[in-house]
Amino acid sequence: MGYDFTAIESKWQKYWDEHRTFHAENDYTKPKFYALVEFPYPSGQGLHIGHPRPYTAMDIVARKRRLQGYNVLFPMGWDAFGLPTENFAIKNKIHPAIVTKNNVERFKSQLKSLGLSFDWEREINTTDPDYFKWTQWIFLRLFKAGLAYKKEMNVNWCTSCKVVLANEEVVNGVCERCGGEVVHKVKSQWMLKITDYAQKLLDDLDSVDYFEKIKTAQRNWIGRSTGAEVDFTTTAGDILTVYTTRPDTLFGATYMVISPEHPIIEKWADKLSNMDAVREYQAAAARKSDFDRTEMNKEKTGVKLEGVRAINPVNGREIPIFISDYVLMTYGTGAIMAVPAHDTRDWEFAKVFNLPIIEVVKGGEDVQKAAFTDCATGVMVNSEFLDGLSVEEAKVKIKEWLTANGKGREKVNYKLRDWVFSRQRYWGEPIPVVYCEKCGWVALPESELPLKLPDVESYMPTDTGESPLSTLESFINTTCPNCGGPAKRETDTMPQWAGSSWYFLRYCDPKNDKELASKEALDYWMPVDWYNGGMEHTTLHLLYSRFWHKFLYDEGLVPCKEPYMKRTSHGMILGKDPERPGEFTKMSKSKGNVVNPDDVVKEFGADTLRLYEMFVGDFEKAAPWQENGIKGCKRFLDRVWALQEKVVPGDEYSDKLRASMHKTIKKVSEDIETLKFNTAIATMMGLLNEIDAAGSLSRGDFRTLLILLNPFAPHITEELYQIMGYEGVLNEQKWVEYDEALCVEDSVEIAVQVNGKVKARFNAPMNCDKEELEKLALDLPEIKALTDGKTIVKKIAVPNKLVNIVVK
RNA sequence: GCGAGUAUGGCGGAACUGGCAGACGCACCAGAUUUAGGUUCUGGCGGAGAGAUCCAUGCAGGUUCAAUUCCUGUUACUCGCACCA
Repeated sequence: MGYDFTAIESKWQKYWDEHRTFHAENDYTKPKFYALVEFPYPSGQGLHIGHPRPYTAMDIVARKRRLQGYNVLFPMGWDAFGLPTENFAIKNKIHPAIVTKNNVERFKSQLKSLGLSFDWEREINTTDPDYFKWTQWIFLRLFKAGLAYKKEMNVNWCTSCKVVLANEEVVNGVCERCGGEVVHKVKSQWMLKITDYAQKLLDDLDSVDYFEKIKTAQRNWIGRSTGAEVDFTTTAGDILTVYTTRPDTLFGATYMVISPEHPIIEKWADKLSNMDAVREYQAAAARKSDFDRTEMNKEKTGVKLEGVRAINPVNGREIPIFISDYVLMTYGTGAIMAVPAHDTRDWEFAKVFNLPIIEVVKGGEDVQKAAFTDCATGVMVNSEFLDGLSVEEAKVKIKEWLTANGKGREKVNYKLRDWVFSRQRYWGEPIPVVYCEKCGWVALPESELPLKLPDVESYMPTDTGESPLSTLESFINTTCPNCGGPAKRETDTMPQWAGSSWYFLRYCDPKNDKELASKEALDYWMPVDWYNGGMEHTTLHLLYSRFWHKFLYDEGLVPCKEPYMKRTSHGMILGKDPERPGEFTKMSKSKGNVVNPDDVVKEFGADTLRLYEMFVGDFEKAAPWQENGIKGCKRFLDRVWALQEKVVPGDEYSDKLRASMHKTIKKVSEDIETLKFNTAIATMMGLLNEIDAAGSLSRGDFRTLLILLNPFAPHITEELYQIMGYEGVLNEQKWVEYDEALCVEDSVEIAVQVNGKVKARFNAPMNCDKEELEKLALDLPEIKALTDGKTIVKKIAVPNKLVNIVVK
């Protein structure tokens, strides 16, 4: 048995193409639904078996919504700038644009072979000048709003990619992409002020429907904390301000620590008697890569500044100042007050340098043995006017005192830092600004957009850390749009995240050459109703795109504050671990455990692949790819195909199957909405088992099964629909409804427990009342035998479920 | 270290607001069809026991007539963040 899936699938794919079946019309009178999946990076390896999982999931939602009468936008495109393409181009001496074009073609044909209902007329590509014109245009809006600025700063530098990385791109001290060593370099970089939006990015999470774990990750990344800034005067006369979340412990501050990069050190250079040792420590800290810094987490190091001391504003006591690399210049003020009794890091440092540890919060163990950091239970001591207060009370009181005495102020801080926005690479959007000696950085006029990439001899990045564009005189030298004098172009390009930070807007109106998208289109389609993507993009793409969107909202360019109403995520598909038999691991080319979707489509068909990707397990969790599991899904479709022989006349549901039909409609309808595709499929498999047991099904039964299965397996269901001679085509039908009242059977089996153990069963009418159930249960001979001569302590009846009799 | 999450047969996984643990699929076993392999169909399939029964949802307790589900403690693993003051 089996069916000719190859012929059927190509037939319907052709049909859908020719009939523009999935084209989203700009018919603004219909209810809309915008379903979005992350557009892929078209790598040279082609589609990975993991790609179809989220795509099929949202395809199911999109197809269901169409059957429910929505005007559905389900688009696809290419996030095509990026390093692998550039590296491939360098190695093979082919222009990256050509590499991209070839990869896109391959990806597109692979996606098409899966029967995904994308609107290909809205396809976009971030490397297309007609697209990145608007990426550049948004950058200029940011620039004009003061949110893009250039700054000399300490950046993460990947020694292997030879490129600057954003903080988000450094994972465990190494490059996220290549695993290469990351070191610090001082470079002049374009920065985007995402920190201006920190509070909004945090607050508006309350207004969207994201998985809670996604919200938590974003909140942690933004890292808001409330505390106080405290001004310490110094014996040098300058004021040194610290940030602390524990101002209540101010009386316990026994020393201060400032970051090795803190600018005040230079100011004090002639006052410090040990400046040589200080400089040596600074140099050592600068040499350390992020990896070294995380590795040497154990032993605290530092140097005491000899010659300048700080004065604790609360008691006038003089305390020493140290520099140490455990204090970061990029957070707070780059300086801390150290309270070793109540902070683990300060405690460790104090032990190394033998500094005094003064207890100011009572309630823990001996602070000489370990820091007591619990805020909830402690009581203030050794703190004069704070004594006897709880930590929370003391925080309030000390802040009042600081404010009243001009020694400090309440302060909110965020871990989020500004976004490093330049890359020294060829294959990215050129940053459309020029530098003029007279005018400084000047934006290109809109009429000069898009600023295209020039052709170059070599795409090789340079060891000096300059972009490949920097060697191209004809590109660099230009005139200032402001004064007409000579000017030089920026040669850095944008990071890959730029193009994906607004692509969902372009889908609304992808061919517009006047605006990034028309107001009407944005008003109608935005926000995205449901966006599914990987967990790995939670702190990168998701945060960046929310930031851009909020900026565009403030500029009056988009109609909503948040781009995505709902965000869900999927688990990875794992392959067999070649080193540990029976275990599963991430698929990778080097491990040789990669499964190619083309092979699966060829052997089993797209419908089977789609079904298996959805059946493999909990959508949110990682799932192992098991060849045998696919066979089960193929078998199921073969059996559905064979049903056509068992259909008997009748448009109504057959009596035997009526309740099951209604139950299945309910379950499948609900499960699609909650991403429980595996149980939706299991329910349909169960229905099929019932149909086979019944021996036949009516035309009405079959039609409903085909509609329910259509979003999962669109080709075979469409073909069967046609073979059976139903009216029209399946994708133009209505989603089926169920009747709650008809989901129930006439009678139900009741379990009878004695002392919580099942001892008997009987059939009772549906919704039989409690008294009746208890009576029926007690009349059963098995139960009589067990209860005879014993005292019945309690009887519990749960309608339609069970009866429990407690005896002694 | 902090935060989030997970733990159920040989495997992937089901189980609503506490109510018959193991749906559905895979693998496996037996039988039928087939010249044979494959396919297909029928039945079985958590463990122990001849059996009535007993034991089973990481582990140890608790609440309850009843716990995979709730509570306390604990272990292992996964993911995220990581000297953020």
